[in-house]
Amino acid sequence: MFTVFTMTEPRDRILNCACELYLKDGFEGFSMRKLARRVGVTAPALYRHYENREKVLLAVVGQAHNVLARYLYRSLAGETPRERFARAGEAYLDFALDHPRYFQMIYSFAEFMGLDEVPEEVAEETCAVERFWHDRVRECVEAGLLRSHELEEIGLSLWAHAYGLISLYLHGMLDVPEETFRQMYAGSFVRLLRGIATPAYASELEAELEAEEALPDAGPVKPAAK
Amino acid sequence: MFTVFTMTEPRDRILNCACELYLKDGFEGFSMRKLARRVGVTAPALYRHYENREKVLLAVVGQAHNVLARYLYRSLAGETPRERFARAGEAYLDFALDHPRYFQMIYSFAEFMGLDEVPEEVAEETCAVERFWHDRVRECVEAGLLRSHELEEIGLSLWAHAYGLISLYLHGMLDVPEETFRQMYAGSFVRLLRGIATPAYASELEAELEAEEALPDAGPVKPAAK
DNA sequence: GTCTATAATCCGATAGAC
DNA sequence: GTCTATCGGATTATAGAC
Repeated sequence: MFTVFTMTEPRDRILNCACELYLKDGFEGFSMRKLARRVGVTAPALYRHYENREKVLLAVVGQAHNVLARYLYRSLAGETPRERFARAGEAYLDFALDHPRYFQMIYSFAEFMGLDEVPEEVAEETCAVERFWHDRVRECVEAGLLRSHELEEIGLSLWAHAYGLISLYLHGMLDVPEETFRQMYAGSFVRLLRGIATPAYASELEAELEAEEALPDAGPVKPAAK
Repeated sequence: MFTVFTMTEPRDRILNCACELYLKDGFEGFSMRKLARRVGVTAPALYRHYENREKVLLAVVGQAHNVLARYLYRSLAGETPRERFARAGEAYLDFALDHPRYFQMIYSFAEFMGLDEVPEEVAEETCAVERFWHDRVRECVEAGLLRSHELEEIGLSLWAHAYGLISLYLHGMLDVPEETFRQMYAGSFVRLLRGIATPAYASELEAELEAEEALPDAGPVKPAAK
C-alpha cells in the first residue's frame, strides 16, 4: 500500500554504481564483475538491464554530460554577456577540476572503446556544448566586445585553448599546484581574449593590465583588515 | 668472418616491432603475446630483453619523443625568428597528423599505465619540448614581435592552444576533413598571435588580414595557370 | 637466448533453473 | 529478475629444460 515504486529503479542503481566505479577505477579498471559486486548482485543480473558493457559506459558518459551541463548553465546567472562569458570559462574549469575523469571521458570515450566513430549520443551532447559556447560568443559580438568577422572560429579558439590548458594540467604536464593553475588559466584566457576582442574592448583590457602592473606585486587588492 | 654483429640487436628488433604494434593497435591492444608473434619468438623470450610490459612501452614513448624532436628541429632551418616560430607551429601539427598515436601517447602515457606520476624519462622529454617553445618565443620577443612582459606564460598559451586544437580534432570532436582542419589551425594560431604580439607586430597582422579580406573569396592568391 | 608448459587471474557473455 | 555454472577467451609473468 505504501510503496508503489521501488525506492530506485534497478537500472538507476546500476548507473549510479557504474559512475562511482568509473570515477574510482577509470576506464580500464571498469568491469562488469566489479560493477556487479558494487551493486550487490551477480554479474549476469546486470545484463537484464544493460545489453553489455559498452551500453553501461555510454550511460555513464551521459551522466558526465549532465554534470557538465549543470556547471555551464549555472553561468547563465551572469547579468551581462561579458559576465556570462567569463563565468562560462570558469564553469568549464571548475567542472574539469571537480570531475577530471568525467572531463576526460567526454572527449575520449570513442578511443577507449575502440570505436572509430564517436557514438551519436555523445556527438549530440558535444554539439550542445559547442552551441552553448557559440551563444556566449554571439552575445559578446552583439555587445561589441568580440570581433564579428570570425564568429564561428572564435568559439573554436576559445574551446581549444581551454581544453588544451586543462588537459595538459590533468595529464600532469604542468607541474604546479591547483591554485597556481587557476591563475595561469585566467591569465592565458586574457591573452587569447586580446586577440579576438574588438579594438575598443582590447584597449579596455590593456588598461586593466596596466593598472594591475602598477600595483606592487600581488593580484587583486584586498582591503587591509585589522 | 663477415658478420661481427648480428644485423640488429634483439633489443632493437623488439623495440621496432613494439612501435609498429602500438601504432597499429594502440595502447589497449598492445600485449606481450602479440609483440612476440610479431617479432617471431615466444612471449617469455621478450622478458630476457625487457623487464616487463611497462618497460617496453616506455621505450616506445622514447621513440615517439625522438620522432617529435626530429619534426621540431627541422623548423630551425627557418632564417628569422618569425619564420622559425611559424615553422615550429606547423611542425607540431605535422607530427600530430602524421603520427596521431605517438602524439597521444606522449601526453597520456601515465594514465594508460595507471601510474599516478609521470615517469621521469617522460617528464624530461616533455621539458625539452617546453624549452624548445620557450626558445622560439624568446627569439621573437627579442626581435620585437612578441610582448616581453609575459615570456613564460606566452609559451604556455601557445602550447595549450595548439595541443587543444589538435586533440579535439584527433578525438573526432571537429567533424572536418584534414585540409580544412589545417586551415582552422592556421587561422586560430593568428587569433592567439594577435593577443600576444607587440602593438607593432599586431597592426602588421591586422594589415595582412585586411588585405586577405579584400580578395574575392579564396585564400592565398595563386597565379592563374592557363 | 629461446623454448614448452603452466600458474594464476581476469574478462564478457550466455544457458537454464528457480 | 536473480541465481549457479560455465564457456571460451584473454592477459602478465615465471620455472625449468635445452
